[in-house]
Amino acid sequence: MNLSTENYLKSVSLDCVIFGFHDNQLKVLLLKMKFSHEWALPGGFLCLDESVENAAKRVLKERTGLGNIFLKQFMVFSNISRSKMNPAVQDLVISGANPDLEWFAQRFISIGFYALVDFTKAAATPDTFSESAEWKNLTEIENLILDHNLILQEALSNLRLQLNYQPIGFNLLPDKFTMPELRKLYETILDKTLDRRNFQQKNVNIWNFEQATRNKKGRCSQISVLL
Amino acid sequence: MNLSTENYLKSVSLDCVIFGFHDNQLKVLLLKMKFSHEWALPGGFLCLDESVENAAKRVLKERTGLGNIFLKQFMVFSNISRSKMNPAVQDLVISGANPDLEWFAQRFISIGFYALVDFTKAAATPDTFSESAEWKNLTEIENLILDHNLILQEALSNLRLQLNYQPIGFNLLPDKFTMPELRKLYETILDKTLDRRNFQQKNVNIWNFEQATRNKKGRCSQISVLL
DNA sequence: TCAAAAGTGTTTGGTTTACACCCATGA
DNA sequence: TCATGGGTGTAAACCAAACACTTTTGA
Repeated sequence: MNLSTENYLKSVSLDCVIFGFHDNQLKVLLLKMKFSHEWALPGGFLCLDESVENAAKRVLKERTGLGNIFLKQFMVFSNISRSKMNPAVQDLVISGANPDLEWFAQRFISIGFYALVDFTKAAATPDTFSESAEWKNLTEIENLILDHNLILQEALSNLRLQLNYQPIGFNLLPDKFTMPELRKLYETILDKTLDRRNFQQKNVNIWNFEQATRNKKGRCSQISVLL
Repeated sequence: MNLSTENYLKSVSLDCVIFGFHDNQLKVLLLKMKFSHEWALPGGFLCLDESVENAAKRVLKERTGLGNIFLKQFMVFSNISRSKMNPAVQDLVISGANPDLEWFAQRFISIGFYALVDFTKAAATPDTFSESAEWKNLTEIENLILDHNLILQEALSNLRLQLNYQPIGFNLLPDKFTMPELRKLYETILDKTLDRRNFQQKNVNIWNFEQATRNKKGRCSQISVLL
């Protein structure tokens, strides 16, 4: 990734809120920046011959190793003040010590995506500008760089809406999962308890489940989704 | 609007699908381009110190004279091939005869908006690059420039979805309107007939109506919306 | 005065919610 | 064996859809 030359489209970036689920917690993949040691959402820029969707897939592949996953463009962030940097980083930019920072100091609008990935398969990988990549519990995320807290918040509320309309929650689980696991996932994201029986009925009707294992009485306990 | 200097953010544009309603027809405001005499959606670029939402409001104000209207960002269009011009226009670009065309010949991603306006109040006004601005019946729109047919199609399907969730249809009507007018509007956009009584009941419940006139038997015929 | 459209309320069917009991599993 | 959590069905409430008759308006 060489920013100093003209490899990328000007003024446009994208940020990905990558959601995962583990230990009954909704998690988000974050990067710790080299320069400022602040946390940030994984993001990237558009190659000159690349669509936003492809750029997002590329970012996702690079940060998690995963392809073919649920990804949704949900909003464009373009406030004038969104690029306001932490003053310490701003000083670094002015000093001219790091040429990459000049690129970052430009004004960008950012296209927000969110992704739902299988936590157990994702290999969190930092990019050129970050020293580490970690899954953080949603509830424990504090200050992110720029307007990334806003992006996260919007992604979450968009996800919550979608979850009511479309059966997408399973994207956060392994190929095989149990109903209680799926329900726990929904309860965690929507932050409310759901009736066990109603949830089961509704989802058995809407989705195509393959019943993977059955207990002695022929009841299905572990399921996987047929797409 | 001076394109040759650096007044606008690079690589980013926006396009507005401006919907109106008249004579029981859903209409879209289109511009006829000076160079190619092709039809296009009204659009624009982002000033260096302007958010996308503001730019869209500015475009809307300039093309219709209206402010404070329903406007929604619905999708980003960034396909590599989207900027492919009509060959005749492409030749004009190469000839270098018009400096503006060089700006247009760059690659842009475009942020799609749609707006719902009161047809009777909107004054269709062409921009610097168009020779006329006209309301066209949705059903009679043929080839538009670039990917504008796609943008229109996506705007429409997004509008149809929204219409089922949120009471936004009245934005296309004058301040006062009758229930049959509102229903006709919904029937036109959704392209299906709706039951008169169910429609009435549902909407009286959801919306805050001010009953403007009443007939002899005290029945309300003309209504307006309280916001 | 006649025809076309607008106004209103009720019944039905389907979907969503609430809820209780039995069985399986593991400590 | 006991406690915790998983599995299932049914009744009530709510919302959506279907439907007929009377009144108004304008030709």
